[in-house]
Amino acid sequence: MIGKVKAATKTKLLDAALRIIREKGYTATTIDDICRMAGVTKGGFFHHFKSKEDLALEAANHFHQMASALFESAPHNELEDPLDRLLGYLDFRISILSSDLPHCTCLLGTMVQEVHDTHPAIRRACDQFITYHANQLARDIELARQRHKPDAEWSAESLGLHMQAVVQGALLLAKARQDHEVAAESFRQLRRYLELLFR
Amino acid sequence: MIGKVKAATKTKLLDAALRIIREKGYTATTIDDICRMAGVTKGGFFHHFKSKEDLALEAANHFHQMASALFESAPHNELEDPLDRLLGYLDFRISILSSDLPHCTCLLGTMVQEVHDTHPAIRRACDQFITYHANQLARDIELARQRHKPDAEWSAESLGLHMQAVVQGALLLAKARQDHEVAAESFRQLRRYLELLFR
DNA sequence: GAACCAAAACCGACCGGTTGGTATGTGTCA
DNA sequence: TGACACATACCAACCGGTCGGTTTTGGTTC
Repeated sequence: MIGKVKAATKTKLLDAALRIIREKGYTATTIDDICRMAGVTKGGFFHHFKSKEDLALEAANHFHQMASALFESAPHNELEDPLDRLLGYLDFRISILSSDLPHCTCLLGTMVQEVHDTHPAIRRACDQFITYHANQLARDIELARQRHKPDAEWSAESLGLHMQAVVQGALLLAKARQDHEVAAESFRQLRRYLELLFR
Repeated sequence: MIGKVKAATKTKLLDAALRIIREKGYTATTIDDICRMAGVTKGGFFHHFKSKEDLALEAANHFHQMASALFESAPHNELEDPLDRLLGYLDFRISILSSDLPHCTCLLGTMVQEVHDTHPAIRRACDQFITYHANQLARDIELARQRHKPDAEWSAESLGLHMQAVVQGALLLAKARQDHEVAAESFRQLRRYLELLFR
């Protein structure tokens, strides 16, 4: 009626998983870690997830939902010119970087790098969601191409994936250096690339 | 006299570590895994490394040595124009992608993403070696800048790091999709960026 | 080159703590 | 009262690391 008072236990577990896995990686994250942060016992955990891998799959989906909502509701999506939306996307990503690292990194990239060879199901899920996001970008890239550079020889899909690669790589470097600025700089380089491409 | 007949045990352990960590990640790799592949027992392992973290540090260094030697001896380094060397570097990276994934991915990026928050020493080592490699690129970038675009407003260091970000991100996407081609495409996008920048 | 020796290299059984997972209870609400 | 949501207690496997012992190696002396 007045709205959900207590956050569902499952959501608390998923939020905790999101946080801890991004901090420590998938394998190093223990179920007890997640339970502790969520204030739930192991029994509760296994009531909602049938295994750790199952949690990872649901966490990937949970992250995807949150990220999609965040980027779709971002202000730059209101812009009329698809190229402005793309540049605005990068500016938005740069602005997000000011929050703490474990909060602004990508769960999908973190997990898939670690388990791509050992957990096929997780790999597939991460691949699917990353591809989804790349395709979202590719949509605007194609529109911008038609408007500004109709005879360009590169494909929108390829550029969309490249943008995702830069995002993942930049966040990785930020972790390595413990400094957001290197990621911001990389996003600015990518921004310059787009400007050169569409000019 | 005729050359080393048997590879030193320590080298065998490091090679095994390189391989398995890149496949399964640092945490999921057990010391027994490495011993099995190297044909060494646990006692032998702990004779050479005082802990698993110690192994990681030495493995990072080992990888750095190998990668440095590989890229420094690559044919593109003979080219006279620094810009050609940079483009040649990317072509070389694309050509390397034809070998199997666990053999052409970067140990440093794989490890640091996973342990940046939990193993400061490993993080520092990976950061150091990645930065070294970025600086190697930055040297040629600066030379190319002076020759082709002396009034450019971007810094060589920033672009060197961006190139490393693309490399890391592209390899991550390749793992996610189990397909080298996406990495090759990303390298080609980066190549186009360089051409646009210096034109 | 044989005999010797100390140190380095290597072995493999073992240990304590951890981890993913299970079996079984208990409270609550329709 | 029965289905659901969660807690408690527990387990077997595993993992990093230790330890006492054996083999290999390389230098020295005669």
